[in-house]
Amino acid sequence: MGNNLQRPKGTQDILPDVAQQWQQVENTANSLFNQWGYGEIRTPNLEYTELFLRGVGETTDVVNKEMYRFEKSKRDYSLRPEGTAGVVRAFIENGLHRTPKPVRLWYTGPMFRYERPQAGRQRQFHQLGIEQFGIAGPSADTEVIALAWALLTTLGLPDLALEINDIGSAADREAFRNQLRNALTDHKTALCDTCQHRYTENPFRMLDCKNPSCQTIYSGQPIQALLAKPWTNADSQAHFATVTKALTELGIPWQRNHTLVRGLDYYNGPVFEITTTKLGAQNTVCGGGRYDSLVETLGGPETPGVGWALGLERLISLLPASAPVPPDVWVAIANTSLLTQGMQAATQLRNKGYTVDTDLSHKKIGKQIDAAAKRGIKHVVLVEPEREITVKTLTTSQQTPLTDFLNQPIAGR
RNA sequence: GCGAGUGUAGCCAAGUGGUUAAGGCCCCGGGUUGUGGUCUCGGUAUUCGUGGGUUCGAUUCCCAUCACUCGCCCCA
Repeated sequence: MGNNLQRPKGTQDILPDVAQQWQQVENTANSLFNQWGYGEIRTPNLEYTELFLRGVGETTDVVNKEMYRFEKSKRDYSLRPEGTAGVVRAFIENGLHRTPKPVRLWYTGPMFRYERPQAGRQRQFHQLGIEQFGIAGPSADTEVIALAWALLTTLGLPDLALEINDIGSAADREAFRNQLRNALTDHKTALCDTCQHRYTENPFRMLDCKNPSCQTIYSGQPIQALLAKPWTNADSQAHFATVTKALTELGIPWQRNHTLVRGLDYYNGPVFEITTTKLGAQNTVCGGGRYDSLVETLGGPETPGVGWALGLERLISLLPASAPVPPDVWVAIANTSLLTQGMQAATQLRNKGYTVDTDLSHKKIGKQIDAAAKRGIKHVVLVEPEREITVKTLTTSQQTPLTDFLNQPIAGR
């Protein structure tokens, strides 16, 4: 196998049995979005790099070290690492901000991030997401979260938990980051290497460090006292309270996670993740939040927005494996000269609504029936020389002329 | 970028410092079953991820390398 061609690291071939699960998810999502008034938008996999620098944030890991970025004819391109920035760009570029509010959009497609693959993470992965523009009030957050919950529960996913947090404004966050740093100044040298790094780069992330000695520091008085009192502005708090109240009224269970922050710069106000215990280290199925300044950042008019994205690979890995569905009918054709008759029979059956596979082996009829029986197929059409075309039902051993079979009502499968 | 584990056919796998590398599934071909999931015969690895070393001899020992998996970071 040494020099055979191989798919690039972190990419996946999706074979028919798994593709079936993808279709199930896509179909469910498609009809649910339609019912909720969300229209599909398809944007390029390729964008000018500047979009992500401005949209997602130059200092974020996603943009900083994970983008597939290259130059062609002096233009700087990147494969999209996430979906929101492109949708917002399209929203502005196509003048959707001039259509009635709210503007409700959904998308799906591959995203690309140059990372070390592990369970639940690949370099080309697929997201399904929604974005809703134009409503500043908490109704927008509520609807968007409710839709995520509706989709995941409709798909029958087990052991879901909705975690939600209020991250306020950029100024709120900066102030709180400094409070955290101040509270930890004395302990800084006692922290693990990662947390020392987080201390400067991203203090929020220190709080869910897995290192026990770090945790004892964080669970101590000063930090807990800091977390206990709200640190976001009054408007954001009120907004958050309204959203969570509505979720409770809608029967959607949620829990506050004070350490939940998001790695993309554009979020403000309520942010949330839906996690599951069945996924390994990468346990977030769906994540999102509000981004009130992103449209403006990308050159559009001031327009609030809320959205989320879910990882399809992660979601699909939670679904039970689906057994391949055999066709209703198998057409056994004795030899090549009967091919067209066999195909015509297949067409008639398909027009009637049956799913039909045609055996092209031209082996002995017995072998062909054998093949059908092994596959769990119910009806076999026998196309043989100098005989009427008949349908043999394997469960009952009955044989019926094809013409009669076609007149029968289509049987349950 | 860092850490750990694994690497024998499409899949699951046994194996040993020494003539032709078990077995099962799948797949392919033949026979049998009156036109059926049975049974039966046969076929599918010049080779044990790749390269080098030790050795009279290596799939088995050593080194390197590559690939995959899991974890850290970060995220969906």
